[in-house]
Amino acid sequence: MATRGRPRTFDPDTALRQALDLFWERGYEGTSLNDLAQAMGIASASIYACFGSKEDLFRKVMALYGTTSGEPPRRALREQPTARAAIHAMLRATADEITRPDTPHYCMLILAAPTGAVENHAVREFLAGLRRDMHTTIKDRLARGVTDGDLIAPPAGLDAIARFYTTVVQGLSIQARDGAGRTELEAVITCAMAAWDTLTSVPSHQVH
Amino acid sequence: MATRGRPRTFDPDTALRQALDLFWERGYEGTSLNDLAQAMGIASASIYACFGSKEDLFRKVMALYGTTSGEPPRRALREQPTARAAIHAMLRATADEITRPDTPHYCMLILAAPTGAVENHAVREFLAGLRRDMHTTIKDRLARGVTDGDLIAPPAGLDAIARFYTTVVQGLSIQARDGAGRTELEAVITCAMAAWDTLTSVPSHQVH
DNA sequence: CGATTTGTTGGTCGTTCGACAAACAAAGAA
DNA sequence: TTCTTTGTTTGTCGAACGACCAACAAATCG
Repeated sequence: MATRGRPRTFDPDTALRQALDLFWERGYEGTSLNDLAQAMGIASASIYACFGSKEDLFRKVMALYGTTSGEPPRRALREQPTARAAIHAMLRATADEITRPDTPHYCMLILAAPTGAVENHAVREFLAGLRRDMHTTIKDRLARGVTDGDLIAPPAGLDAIARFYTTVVQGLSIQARDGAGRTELEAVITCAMAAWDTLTSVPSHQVH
Repeated sequence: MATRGRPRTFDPDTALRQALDLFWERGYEGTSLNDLAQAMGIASASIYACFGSKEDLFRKVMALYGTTSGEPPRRALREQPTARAAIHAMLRATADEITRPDTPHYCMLILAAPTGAVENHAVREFLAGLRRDMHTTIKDRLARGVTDGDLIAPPAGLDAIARFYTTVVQGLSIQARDGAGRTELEAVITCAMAAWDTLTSVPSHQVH
């Protein structure tokens, strides 16, 4: 069916991008609908007509975020030939993303709504779910390394190692938020990768 | 001087503790003065008379938080005999604190106000400053290890190692917030400590 | 008692929310 | 051209909420 009636005068993708920028900077609760309407260049009535509620809009924003800023780390995991290289490249891609000069210095998924008013519990849990996916994705990549033969099933356990690197990724966001630069993040990544060989080899002696 | 006039009917310390609990659960912006007045059992006017503005109250709350929940990790750093034991014990104390059944499963210092509305910039920077102190405190402890002789000045640099463990501490908060239990945090800590020996010994071969 | 301090009630003043309504403008389809 | 759809502007509307404060009532001391 062809589009009847008056076509949209604003581009929903552009508007969504503008909403993303604002949510990114101020978090979910810190952003009001009026702020959004102003930034998107449309009336709040149009926001409701096109995107639904504030929460609906935010969920769409997060989908866009995942396919843009979230993509480089995910691609690193996917395309690097070994599990080790994949983890290292993912950490670096993350550091690159959260120190870009044109965007806030942190991962939106992690800091947009960690706590808040009771009525926004659903939003927080939505984000928590996405964060848990991070852990799963990393763990799957490690498992692939075992399948591929570049990683010997480590004694520490895939789950623990995946959780460790997830923790580092999430900690990096706080570091960048608090002013750490790309160089400082790289130093943290180097430290995190120093654990790799110990974690993925058969223990010759027990550590404490 | 003896107390003149009508004595207080509420205990400021108790009220502060109740304010702490609420700020901890909902974050800075997610907590309204009405919420606070209700939880503290006093009228909002009494809050102003006794504690000053919302921001003043929050700063006093954070001071209390630092001397209560913040103390075990700090004590671990202080009292353990070696730098390595200090870092390990600090991580464990942190994990203990953020998985207590009677409090929210995260560090308030890290998640109470990472982002938010423009007008609360001062509060965010106040917290960021306290977080930067974490890094400094850890770094100082490592330096003490060098002085004490239990730690050889590591090639990675004290600053980098301190930042790495600060990053882990901060990442643990997100993990616990998202549902990771004490056991899972322990596994992350084990991974983080696996990096220690590599980081604090002379490199036999260059890593990537 | 009278001075002093505290707590309460009620209110300021401003903003926000989502919802909804009317009236008009614009653009394309039949 | 006429109908249909979409969008805009503007407004209402109430209810709620935000931080904050002034006037009054209460309690205890010297």
